[in-house]
Amino acid sequence: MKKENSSTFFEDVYELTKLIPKGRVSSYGAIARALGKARGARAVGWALNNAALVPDVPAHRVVNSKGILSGKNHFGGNRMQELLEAEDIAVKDDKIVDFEQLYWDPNVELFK
DNA sequence: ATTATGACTTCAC
DNA sequence: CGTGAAGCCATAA
Repeated sequence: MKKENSSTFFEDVYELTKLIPKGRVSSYGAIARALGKARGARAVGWALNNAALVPDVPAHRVVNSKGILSGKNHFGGNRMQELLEAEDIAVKDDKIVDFEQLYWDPNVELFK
């Protein structure tokens, strides 16, 4: 009935990524942890790889633990940076400025 | 079922 | 603090 794709994992990642407020960013590990796969940061990146094909998923708000636009290359050049700057997010040297300040932890915000 | 790859994370030196 | 290596999850071949 609701299998849609073969994995709900992608849906979970989509939902969580969509929940990221504008002007905020998150990390793969945080999302993976929120999904119960604390060590599935790579799996999240894989899911976001599909998410990149979905306009409803702001994957540009998701970066690695260092706040670096790891997937910038997958966005097609500086597209990811432009999207972040469009959200009032400062990007310098392919990494988020004040990442700690803009960091949005789903586990904290959703579990608080 | 096994091997290889990938938008990662963490530990060790 | 910087670099290197290992680990873990999911997908594709």
